[in-house]
Amino acid sequence: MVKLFFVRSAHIIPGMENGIANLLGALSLAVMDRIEQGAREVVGRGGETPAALIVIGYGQGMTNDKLRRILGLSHSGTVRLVDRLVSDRLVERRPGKDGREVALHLTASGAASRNELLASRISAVTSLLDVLSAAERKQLATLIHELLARQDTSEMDRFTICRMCDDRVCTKCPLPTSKGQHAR
Amino acid sequence: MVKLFFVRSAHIIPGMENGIANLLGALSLAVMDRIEQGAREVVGRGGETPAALIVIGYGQGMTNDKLRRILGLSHSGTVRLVDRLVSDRLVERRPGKDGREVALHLTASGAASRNELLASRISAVTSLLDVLSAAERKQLATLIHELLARQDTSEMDRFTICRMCDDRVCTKCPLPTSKGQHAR
DNA sequence: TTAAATATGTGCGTAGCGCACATATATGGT
DNA sequence: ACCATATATGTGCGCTACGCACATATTTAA
Repeated sequence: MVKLFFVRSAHIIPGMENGIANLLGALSLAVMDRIEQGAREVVGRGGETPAALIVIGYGQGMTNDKLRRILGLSHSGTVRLVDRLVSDRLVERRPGKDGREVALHLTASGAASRNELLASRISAVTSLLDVLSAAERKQLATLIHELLARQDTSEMDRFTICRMCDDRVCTKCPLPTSKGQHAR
Repeated sequence: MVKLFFVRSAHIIPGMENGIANLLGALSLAVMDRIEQGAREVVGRGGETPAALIVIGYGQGMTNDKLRRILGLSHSGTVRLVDRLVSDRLVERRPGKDGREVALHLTASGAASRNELLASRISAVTSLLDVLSAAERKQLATLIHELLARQDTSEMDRFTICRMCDDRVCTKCPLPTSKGQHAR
């Protein structure tokens, strides 16, 4: 008789293997708690607002609609989010290439807040990581790198996962850029 | 969101060492995105509501105030959160030992939702993990276990980090139970 | 030239949460 | 016993972040 596990979803590995999933879940929660607390202290806002500031800063061609898809918000939610960033003097709406589009640009203070945000995030994660030795961190980096590299992500998935990423330290993103074609 | 036990400053390790922090930050975001999406589908609510359901299910002695501290919410926020759980017929308020306290108990459907929630969480994390080999998962589990075991956490910190943990698979939590005494 | 697609903005409502205040019970000092 | 303080919960009110439905402007395709 097979040992029955609760609701047997497609992805639940039977036996002790779920221990690792629980551990990663707990760690991820701790990491995100710290990142979000720091982000709120830096920009004074929560939700997807900090991520929006980072995403807009990746390039000067960001539009409302691309931002919406990356953040996973509704259209109106994104418009209101940008309204908040504009009223906080962090972002400017400029005319886009296409007459319909709005080109989102960081102001000087927006760029400064973005840098603080990225530094705060790295600091928050590092404060958890620094109990590991350099060798252990190297090992962990290799494993996470592989884990990310083997995901089946579209280009948009990648932007979503990387919406808080620090482009100053992440020069070569391990995530594949289009679904179905494995990077190896 | 959650009150934290330490925010050491000047934690940025110079050089390439920040790559690992960025990778773990990205992974944690991806993990929590998936956990939160699944949780919202299961209980129809977001924020700290799913965590509350899990925490209340850990024992039958949970009070409003302990819950507040674990979730890192204000008192009134916690009262309203419990109001929602009660109106959803997932939780009952019963008289506590102390005349002031309220004893929070899961209803039958609350316990069922909690099990779905835990299964959904494990499934969400596993779907990201299963690109790794069994050996790699074992390695990763060991590293995360050590990372958590070496944190300097109080008992309340532990409850906060473990507020989404699956007590059916996590039998021995690696986190230390009180600050300053290292578990080794 | 019109229909459909694309991109943005707005009115209105809701969920989740915090602050300040009110109430009820327990505890400790005198 | 009495009263001040601590503890625990509940409430009025407002705010932030967000979604749905609708309106408007521009581009593309038939």
